[in-house]
Amino acid sequence: MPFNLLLNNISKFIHLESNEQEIFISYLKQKKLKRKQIFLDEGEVCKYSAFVTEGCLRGYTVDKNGDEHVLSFAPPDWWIADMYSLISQKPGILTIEALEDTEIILLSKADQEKLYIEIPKFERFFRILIENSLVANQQRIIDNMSLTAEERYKIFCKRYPTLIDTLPQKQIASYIGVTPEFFSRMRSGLLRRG
Amino acid sequence: MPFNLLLNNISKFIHLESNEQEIFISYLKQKKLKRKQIFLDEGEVCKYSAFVTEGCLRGYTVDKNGDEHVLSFAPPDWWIADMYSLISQKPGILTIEALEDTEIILLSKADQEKLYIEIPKFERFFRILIENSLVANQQRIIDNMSLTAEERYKIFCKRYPTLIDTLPQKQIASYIGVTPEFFSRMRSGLLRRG
DNA sequence: GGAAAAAGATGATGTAGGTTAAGAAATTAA
DNA sequence: TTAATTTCTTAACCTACATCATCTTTTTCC
Repeated sequence: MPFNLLLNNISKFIHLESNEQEIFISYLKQKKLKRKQIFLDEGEVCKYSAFVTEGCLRGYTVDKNGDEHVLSFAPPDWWIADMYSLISQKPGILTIEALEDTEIILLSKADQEKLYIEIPKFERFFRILIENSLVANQQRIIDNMSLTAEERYKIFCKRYPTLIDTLPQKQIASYIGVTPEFFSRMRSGLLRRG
Repeated sequence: MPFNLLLNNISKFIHLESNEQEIFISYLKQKKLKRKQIFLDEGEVCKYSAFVTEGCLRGYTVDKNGDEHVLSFAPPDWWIADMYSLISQKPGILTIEALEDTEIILLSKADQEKLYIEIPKFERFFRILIENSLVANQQRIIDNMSLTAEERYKIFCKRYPTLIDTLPQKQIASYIGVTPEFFSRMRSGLLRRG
């Protein structure tokens, strides 16, 4: 069952009767992405939330100098979308790209709205999901303001241990908010010392 | 009617029947805070969401050097809480303080949960509220990574025009993520040039 | 209304992290 | 399996912003 990971994830927050599960599943589509394939490009309107079942996506923006800044990674069991664009249905600023061959489950904005009405429990599920995301984002703002790059890196290692080994360093550097060059220096400094 | 501002705010997202309004109002408490009064202190468990009707609050953290970092301001018509602590009911890291004499409406975590069950529409209301907050916080992360302090200040001016005149410069500096000294210099530079 | 406290301005100097450049190592793709 | 591409490292130099210290102005509050 390809939807097991998602259903299991949901069951942590709400209980679905089997007919509700069926309705839900009827709204889902599967999609495979090749490494480097763009799932959503800057300037597009985001029409889907994506739930990753295999592989990994990254959401990033490009600034006026052409530098990329990673807003989020989405390994298996995570959702990703351009929230701004998804909500407003206006062109977004995020590019979402596969870092490796990746499999996702899609839920369209329109179907998500239907779901809220047909099975109000989903309103609760997504509220909780977004609450948790908000807390994580607020913590990241605080960390960015009050910690050094090295401290932020250590926190990243603790919080996302699985990503450390799989992601290219430059992606982590970009998420942390430093250049790959500085990130490299920082890491070799960390190795030499404690 | 002291709850008008809040009811009006809610009516932008969901429609409440008058009996539902009554139930909702029965859960609310009013509170007045004096300038500099602490509404929530670091290390406390956050038991209430606060909706500001008059004055202004700020939520901030204190880092290991004793420096403060403003996560959010709450002028009238805004909610504020330590979301992490409110959700987890664990000790929080935010201090929430009145920047001037302020009036707020309180909704306890427990009553909010009751509300979700008794009037499911509130699940929708708070979902939308939190979605918008998440988008704003994500944009702030991106801005912090990709813009200079000056650019962030200009965005702040556009986004919160009313706050510019009322807030002490050092509070805005702290929100922007710079020291008051640098903020002062930056501003005088902006005045001299365009 | 006036003393005390807080906020703001400004100068000199320090530093975390950026930039540029160039070579080495690892991955990819054919 | 190898050429091409991407990633990583290291070094020299640079800059946005921090720190510290002192002074002026504004606000607070009795």
